[in-house]
Amino acid sequence: MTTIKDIAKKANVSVTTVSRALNGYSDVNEKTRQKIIEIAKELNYSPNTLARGLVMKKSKTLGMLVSGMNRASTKDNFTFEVLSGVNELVSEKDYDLVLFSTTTTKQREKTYSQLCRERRVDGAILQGMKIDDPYLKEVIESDIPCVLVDIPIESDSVGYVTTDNVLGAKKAVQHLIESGHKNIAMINGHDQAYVSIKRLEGYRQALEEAGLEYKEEYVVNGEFTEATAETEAMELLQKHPEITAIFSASDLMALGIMKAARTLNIRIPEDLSIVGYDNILLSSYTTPALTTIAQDKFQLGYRAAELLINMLEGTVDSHVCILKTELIIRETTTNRSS
Amino acid sequence: MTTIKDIAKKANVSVTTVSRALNGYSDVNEKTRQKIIEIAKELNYSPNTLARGLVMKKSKTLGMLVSGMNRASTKDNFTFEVLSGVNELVSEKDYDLVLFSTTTTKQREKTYSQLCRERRVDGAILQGMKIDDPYLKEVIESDIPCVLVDIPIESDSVGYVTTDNVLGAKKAVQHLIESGHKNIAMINGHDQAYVSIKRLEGYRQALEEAGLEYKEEYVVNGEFTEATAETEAMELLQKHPEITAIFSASDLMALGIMKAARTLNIRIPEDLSIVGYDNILLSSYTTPALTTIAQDKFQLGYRAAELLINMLEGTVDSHVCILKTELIIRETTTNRSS
DNA sequence: CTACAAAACCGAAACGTTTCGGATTATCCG
DNA sequence: CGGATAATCCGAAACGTTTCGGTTTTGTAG
Repeated sequence: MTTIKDIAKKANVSVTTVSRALNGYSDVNEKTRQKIIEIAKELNYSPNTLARGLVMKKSKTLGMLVSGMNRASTKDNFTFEVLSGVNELVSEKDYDLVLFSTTTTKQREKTYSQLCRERRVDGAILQGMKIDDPYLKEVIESDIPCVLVDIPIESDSVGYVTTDNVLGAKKAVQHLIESGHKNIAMINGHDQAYVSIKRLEGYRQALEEAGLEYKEEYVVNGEFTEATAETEAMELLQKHPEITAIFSASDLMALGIMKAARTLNIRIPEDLSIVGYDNILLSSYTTPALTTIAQDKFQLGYRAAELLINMLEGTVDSHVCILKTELIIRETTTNRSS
Repeated sequence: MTTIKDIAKKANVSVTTVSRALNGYSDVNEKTRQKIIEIAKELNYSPNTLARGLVMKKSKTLGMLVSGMNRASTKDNFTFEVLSGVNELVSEKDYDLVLFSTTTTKQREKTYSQLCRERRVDGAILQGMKIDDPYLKEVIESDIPCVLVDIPIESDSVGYVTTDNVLGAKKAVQHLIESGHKNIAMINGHDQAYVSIKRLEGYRQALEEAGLEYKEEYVVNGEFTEATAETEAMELLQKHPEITAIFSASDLMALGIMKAARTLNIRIPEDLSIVGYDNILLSSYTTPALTTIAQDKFQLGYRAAELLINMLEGTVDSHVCILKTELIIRETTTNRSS
């Protein structure tokens, strides 16, 4: 493996000069620079980022910390789309990306900052964290720059990107209300998710503004999984046959609701309207196709990376980035009033 | 950031001793070792992997090189599932994973080995490469250990994992034949994909063994995309109305075929049977649900990582890993003879 | 108490860069 | 031509670790 020294020897200059030549400093003669570049190419040189990182105390590497990326999580490729977005910007900016995935068991072994410091990442992006995640406290305490996806914490060293969950949920429920529904239930995720809290808020706002009563028994948690949502929906629909519409805090759970409806012989959308959240790939392929609130997951990742790099390079105005959502009307909702 | 030196000073020993104590060498007194560990914890020490990697010439890092991971590729989460598998083993073995994504434009800028050497990865996993990919040549020439997903190249430093594509395709077509079909078309990927070549082989074998004639005009390329497959299927079905079954080299393309059939008013499976390949998530959610050849993508990644690490650590028997496939019968095929 | 082996420890070099401060050479101006 | 300025170049230290070879300390047998 050829080093800067080899080049120096062959070019009859000092390593200093080689370094400065290769890094585009101005105090090296253009002619020698060319010679050095020539030799570097000839010797098939590539710099050792470890050595560089060691002395510069920067690695040009971002860490992406995802929670619960396993065989099961592949169903909604939320994580993957975010990752794609991150990856996109990271390669544009010529950074590298190292992937940490954490499980609850692993969390005990190594702390967040240990992970980051060991690997010498310049900053980190955290995705899929729960509100009560032990890592989260560390993030705030540690001074490693990081940006959170869908968790609104802000400080000198931490920023976040998210979508407008309140408004998104509101739009979903308003769509239902405008279609003539009065008894609208909600299947939420769980209380440890920031987005769940916000989407519930949007749900309540929409009801309130329409003069509809908020009923606690109409809201249940589906744990963001298809299976739990199915059983919860089953129970809900049996207990409250007056319900004609459900707002689901995720598309995946909406699939569960559709399954429940099918076994209960409830027709969609004639008897029951559903609007989901996320616009995952699957949602346009189900029959009927799912009406949903779309959020641009790729963009979420892209922006997160952008924000982080801006923070690292000091060119930053705000530590926050809020993305828009969009109502996509498909076949699980119809206009009741018509 | 606390270093080994700080610990040494506080413990009144040399850095050598600290290093050896922390790394579990036997020539340090158990009592001093405990004291050192104590102090390390107290000082919140974590080792600098850059420095370590520099002297050890090993980074305990694997590179994952994926081709064409962008906004569009998120549709079949093949890549993601493989990545999940890789990630799983990588964290089990306490390695790290850095993600390189390459686009055709990027390929010119930095060569494969540059990428790997710069980042000092110990080895690499390549996924999504085409047969004529410029990286591929480099892989063989360079001596960086790597394993390829779905490309059968083997040498001292390179291995591969794949599924039995010939057999898989054969099973698909045999299923069609057993259901009474005689005129079976195939929509393949493209000629730069190893899997396409193999799946075509399986298709031909099945036909031959059943005494059916292989007709060149029954086989077209769908470029592994839904859209192309749709237009190709459209043309194929119009030109050859006698076709009653299509074997698609990927599920994604099968979706395109289903779309084409729909617009042509061809009923599935009554008029046309389809069997796909991959068993992507979507395939069980379409109506009718897609019969397909399942391959375990997660396992593909897991095994790839396992193989690579074994190669790196010298505990390896073979450089090859071939996984099984499984026919999953759903609703796009029926028994014609019954 | 001596001699010697074993146990415990340590100094310094090495890994491949960057960079500070200074040194050398060339250029220019009056 | 003297001196100053600019243009080039360089030596050596530093980053945080591992490890080779050796030294000191301790323990033990005779």
